[in-house]
Amino acid sequence: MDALLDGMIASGELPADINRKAVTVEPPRDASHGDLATNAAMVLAKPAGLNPRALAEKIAARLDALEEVESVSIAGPGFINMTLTAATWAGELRAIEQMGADYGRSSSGAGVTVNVEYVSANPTGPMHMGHCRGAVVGDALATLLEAVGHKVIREYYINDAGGQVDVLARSAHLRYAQALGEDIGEIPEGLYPGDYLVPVGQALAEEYGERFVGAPEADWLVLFRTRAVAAMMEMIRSDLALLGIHHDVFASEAELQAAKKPEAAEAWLRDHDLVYDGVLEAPKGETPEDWEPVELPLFRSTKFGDDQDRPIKKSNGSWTYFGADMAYHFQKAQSADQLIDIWGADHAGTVKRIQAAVAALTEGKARFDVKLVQMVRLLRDGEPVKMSKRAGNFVTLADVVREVGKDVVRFTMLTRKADAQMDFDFAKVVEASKDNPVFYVQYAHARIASLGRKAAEAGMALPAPDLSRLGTEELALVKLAAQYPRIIEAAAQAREPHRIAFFLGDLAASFHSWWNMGNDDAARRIIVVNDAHITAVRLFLAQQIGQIVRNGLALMGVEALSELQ
RNA sequence: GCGCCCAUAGCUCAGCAGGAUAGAGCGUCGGAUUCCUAAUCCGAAGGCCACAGGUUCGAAUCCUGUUGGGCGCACCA
Repeated sequence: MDALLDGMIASGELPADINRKAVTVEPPRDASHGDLATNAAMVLAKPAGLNPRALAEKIAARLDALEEVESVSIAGPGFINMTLTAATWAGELRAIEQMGADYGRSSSGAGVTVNVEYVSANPTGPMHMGHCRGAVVGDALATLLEAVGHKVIREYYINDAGGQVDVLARSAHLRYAQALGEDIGEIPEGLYPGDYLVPVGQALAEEYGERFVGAPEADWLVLFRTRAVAAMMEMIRSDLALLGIHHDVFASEAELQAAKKPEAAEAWLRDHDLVYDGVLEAPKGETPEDWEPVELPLFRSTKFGDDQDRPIKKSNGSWTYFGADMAYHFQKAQSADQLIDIWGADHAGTVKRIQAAVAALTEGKARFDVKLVQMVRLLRDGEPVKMSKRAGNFVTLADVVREVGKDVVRFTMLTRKADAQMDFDFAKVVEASKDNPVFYVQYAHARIASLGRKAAEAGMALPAPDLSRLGTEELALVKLAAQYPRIIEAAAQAREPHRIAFFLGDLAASFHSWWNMGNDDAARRIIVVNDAHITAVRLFLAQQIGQIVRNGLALMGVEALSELQ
């Protein structure tokens, strides 16, 4: 299309300064209009000084001359519809076979490194279902970006410097005392009650004996914190591994602070008058009683669209979460061209300030997106499951994955766009019933795999497939399958991995439909025992569909099954 | 009070940077199993795309406002 427009500019039919971005070429919603449609005539009519229909005629004439194009028609206000030759589609089908697992991959993102930070759960306990969606979405997005040629860094930020890890250390100290025979009774309010700290306490007891019993906190806090965090991260890594998730980089907030990164960022910002000492206004709405005006170092996030300047240090001189996070993002931007954070929707309120900080520190150079993943409401027997980390009654990720399998969890989490809320009906997922769309897609793949086995059993000698024998229904399936690369490209562009799941659902539906034609009419089956030629063609098509299903599932981190029990 | 996200069939959701008659699954109703896996398929019913304006050849999609729901709102993490 680009070449065609070039030709028209060269011949003076179009002015040179046209806006090409508005020109689209895509399959029309209604297949009866043709294989491809373009709005070029309507978009370009004004600058060309022609009415859309007249321009459409000129473009259509040129399109018609192309070898791949079977026929062209003009419709409505100036749509140009094209039908491609069967040979063109057959060629696309062969391309799927030749490229195999690479079909759909591209290099459009080559040379651009993207850092995807996801999960980053606080190291204070095992992963629970609340973390699950962000983990899956982040991981699938990372894989998707790799598929279009980006270099991707998968990163996890360990929040090991705040008050919550001190609480963790105290909780571990209690378990340590318990391991040495002390009766600790009820876990006090404000400490983590989970059993997962018991082994941590035991290990510390074995190593240090009674040395820290009744000792002042200053003697053991750092040690216990370090050990407990390490143990929690170990646990989190193994939970993530159950989902097939592995990060390249684990960045520690404590190390970042030890390396004085926040100080460096502050100095730079002060030089540029983006940090100043000031007093925050009282919070809007109900003012807490203990609120007092205090002078703090503030970042001018209002300059970048935030509604309030944000403190980077607390009144006790330590860094706020934001202060450290700002430095952390600056660090990430050193080794990547683009940054993506996957956050839970409960952090939505802090998006603007961090975007402001990144814009300031990178002087607007780094593309930075925060993808908010909405809450997942867990249902059991139709009732919402209440979870609280404090109370220790959360549903762990590991439990769910062990029960229903990683593939079901991963696929299910990708069947909704990330910024829409989602109900996760626990009972249905545990049942692994037909309500899980993953089975629908898997079933299609299993059927395709069984075709290969059946053909082999029948002992048919299959000739090389003659693709000119593809029928109308088969060609329709080829056309749908051929959209796969476009879907991947668009999904990567929009950073929406769920589109893959929907496409696979469509593809599986078309395949099942095609398959079932054989139920009404034996001559329409894929394997026709007395016709090796038609069997060869249909089997070839089925296998390429299977290839695409495998490719799509691979991007989602889901294994394609060859058999269902 | 303020900010962010959302609003599409009875229910759960798609709708690909504005395109032609708005789609799917579930549910409801009616069909298809001596047959390559019926865990599937075919058909029917079901819509003021929350509401009101605007932008243009053209809006579910973009802009403004309203209503309704979710999340958040000190130096927490």
